[in-house]
Amino acid sequence: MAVPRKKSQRNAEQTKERILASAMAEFAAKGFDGARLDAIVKKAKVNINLVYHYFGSKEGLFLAVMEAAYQTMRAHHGEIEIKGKDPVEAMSSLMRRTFRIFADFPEIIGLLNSENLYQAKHIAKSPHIRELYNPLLSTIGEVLDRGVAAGVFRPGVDPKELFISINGEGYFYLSNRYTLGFILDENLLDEARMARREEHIVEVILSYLRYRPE
Amino acid sequence: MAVPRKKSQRNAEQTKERILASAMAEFAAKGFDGARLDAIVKKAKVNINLVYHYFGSKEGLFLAVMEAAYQTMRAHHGEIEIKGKDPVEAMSSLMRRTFRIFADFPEIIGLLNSENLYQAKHIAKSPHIRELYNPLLSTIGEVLDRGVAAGVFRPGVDPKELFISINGEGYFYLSNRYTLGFILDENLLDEARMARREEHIVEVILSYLRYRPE
Amino acid sequence: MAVPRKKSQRNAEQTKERILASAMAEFAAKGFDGARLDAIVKKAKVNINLVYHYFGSKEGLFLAVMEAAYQTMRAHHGEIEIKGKDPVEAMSSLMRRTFRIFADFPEIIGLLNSENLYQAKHIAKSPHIRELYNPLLSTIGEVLDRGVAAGVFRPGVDPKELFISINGEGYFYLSNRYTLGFILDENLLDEARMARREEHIVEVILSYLRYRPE
Amino acid sequence: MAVPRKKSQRNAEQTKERILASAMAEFAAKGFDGARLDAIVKKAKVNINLVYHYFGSKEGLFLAVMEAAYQTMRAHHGEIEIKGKDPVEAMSSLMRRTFRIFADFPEIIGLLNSENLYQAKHIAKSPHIRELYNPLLSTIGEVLDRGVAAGVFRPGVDPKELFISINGEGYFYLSNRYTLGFILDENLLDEARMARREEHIVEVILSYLRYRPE
DNA sequence: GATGAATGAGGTTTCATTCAT
DNA sequence: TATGAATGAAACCTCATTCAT
Repeated sequence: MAVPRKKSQRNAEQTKERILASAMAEFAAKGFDGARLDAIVKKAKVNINLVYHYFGSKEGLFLAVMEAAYQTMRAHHGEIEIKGKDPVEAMSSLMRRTFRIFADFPEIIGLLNSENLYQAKHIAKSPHIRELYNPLLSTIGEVLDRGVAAGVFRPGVDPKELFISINGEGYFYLSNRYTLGFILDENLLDEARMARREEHIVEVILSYLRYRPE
Repeated sequence: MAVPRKKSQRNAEQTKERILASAMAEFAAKGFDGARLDAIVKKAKVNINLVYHYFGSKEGLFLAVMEAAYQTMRAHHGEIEIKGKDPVEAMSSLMRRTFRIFADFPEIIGLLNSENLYQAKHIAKSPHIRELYNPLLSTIGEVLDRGVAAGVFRPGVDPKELFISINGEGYFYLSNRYTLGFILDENLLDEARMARREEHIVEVILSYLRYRPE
Repeated sequence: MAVPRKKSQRNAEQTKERILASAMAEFAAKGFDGARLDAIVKKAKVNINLVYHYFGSKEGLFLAVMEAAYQTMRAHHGEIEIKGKDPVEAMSSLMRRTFRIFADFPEIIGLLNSENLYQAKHIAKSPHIRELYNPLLSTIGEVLDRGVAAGVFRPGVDPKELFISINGEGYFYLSNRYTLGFILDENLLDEARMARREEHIVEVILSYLRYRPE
Repeated sequence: MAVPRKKSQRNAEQTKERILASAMAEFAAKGFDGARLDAIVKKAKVNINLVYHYFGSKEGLFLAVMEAAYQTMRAHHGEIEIKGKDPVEAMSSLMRRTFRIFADFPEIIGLLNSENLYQAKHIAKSPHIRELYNPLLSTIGEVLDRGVAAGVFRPGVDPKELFISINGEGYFYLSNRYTLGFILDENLLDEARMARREEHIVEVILSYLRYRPE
């Protein structure tokens, strides 16, 4: 049972958290340049100077947001559960999860686009982030190997290329949902439509993994 | 004897063109918010008032740039040449061209990302753009049909999903080249690396089109 | 007779001049850091951005003010009139003028103090200023030589040391008028008091120039 | 057994001292407005609240620094030793000491300039400071009288004017060392150069004191 | 007694845009 | 047609200071 803690106005952790959450939304929606610190602090209901107190600058805040985004992404790939499954199951699960991450945390897409505008100069300062991905790439390689051994996957697939494809199939659909939606005259955010895309992705990638060029 | 009207018209065209080219580079590199009119006019070597004279506002200029970008994109899909070819050839060609468009005109990626940040509100004002894509989607459908008839493609493939996949496989690779490059520790812009990606895309999509689920 | 020029709100020269005059007063009174652009533009009745339009930055404005100050100083040393006079007259005149420059343009003192706080980093960018002083030092050397030749001045006086003494005797009196006034319990800005100081300076320096150590 | 009260008192004294020393350097180097409390406390390695605890405000701290500066100045004039000496010796000694005070405690110059910017409003609150100078002015008057009586000094010299001259000859040289150094193209802080200036000052003032206008 | 959290006011600068010439 | 002058709004950031713990 929780101890009735005195509700305090002074809580560094909570304040940081509120700023971070608000900043993530703003940066994702407007990009780094379009984002307004004013909007961030207003939504977080904190004094603007606390941003400087805790994060040093707009850029520092952005970097913190990026790190949080990557953490979130990686936390949802669910490798532990994947490792045991049979290769096809495992790969399908990974694809679906990847797609769902982008769908459930659309801010991530905005943040990644913004970061690419800046040529990744922010995350380049965070070696932490790269390490985050080594396990995932290993997992992909491992599942591929097991699939080949089991005779269900073609040999010779490059894990990195596969990683890009798995992400790209869903990322583009979502990152370009507005221009694409306009051109195709479809509402890509509709849940049924999303489900269809998810199936399509699994089908495309599994076909590739299974297909044997003669 | 000089024909002054004609000459000044020609200068006007040239000036507009210079502004447009400079603006495309700037908007692509910095996004709409990050782009500076100052930088655009300085590079184009024109007075800033001409931007207002010709395009009305920063937004107007951006829209003009977007239209030019879509024109470029569509001009390079090369449907006329595709139509006659055998289905596999035609589809491969389309994939390669799509990838190369993004590679050769990287500004387009920046512009599309920027436009998606703005929820496509700029191009939504340009009905012209949507029409641009109808022929391409028809072409894809037609090639698919011929492939099915010829027994080389599986039936039941949705042209729109396929369109998204063809684009997504290359777009993500290029749009996220910096973050991806950092995570994968590869230089994705290296020409050999790009060629490998192109092959991979063709292989993935063709596998999908050829594969027959039992 | 003046041509009835249309009184224009758009006059770059006038605007610059107004900014400069206002800035000189503010910088002299408050120092570089204490000076407020707000106060400067308010007094000059111009939009704050014009400061940036014309001078680039607060620092740029300060540099422009410093150059103007040095110009003023040098313009009032009146070397042309001095050159002909007999050595004692010439030297006395130079001393009196030097004192009067600081008295009549007290802003100069504030500016010089401010500039010394910054270790002369602003004027160091203006090679123009150093050249301004070469003629004055030459003049002093020349007058000294004539005085020695005429038997009225001692030999071996260093023009640079003399230059510093001539300035220092008046500068300190004026630059430290407030702390000094407080300590000595005198109003140093009183005109009669100033006249007395002027006489004192002439007496001290001339005594030095005439005195023959045995 | 430890005596805690005494120890904490001692720490308190030490802390105040550290703040004061750090503040003196900062105020002298940057002026009142340019000085940053942050920089002061960082260098003194104390929490910023202690400044408020001990000195009340930035202004209070500045006043404390000013008082310390005047104390230092007066402590180095060395009147006791001077009183006995013969007039020429005594006056020379006073001049050299005055010059050396400014040379050895250059912070004093920065502080005095800053205080004059503020029209001495801070020290005006400290009647203590004025009294500090009465003995010095008396000493000067007394030495002058002895010199006249001994036939080595001219009669009729005003002690206050002399006081200003003695200070001004060295103060200007040092306070304007940067602008002057730039104009004269000399490094005025060079020890040999300083020694030369010291000799020059003694020579100028003694010439004045000895010279007999006919 | 000492520290980190929080605030308010204001400062310099940037930028899109409009006005006169 | 084309240019420089001028403006208004707002952005990021700094700094002295006060509040809680």
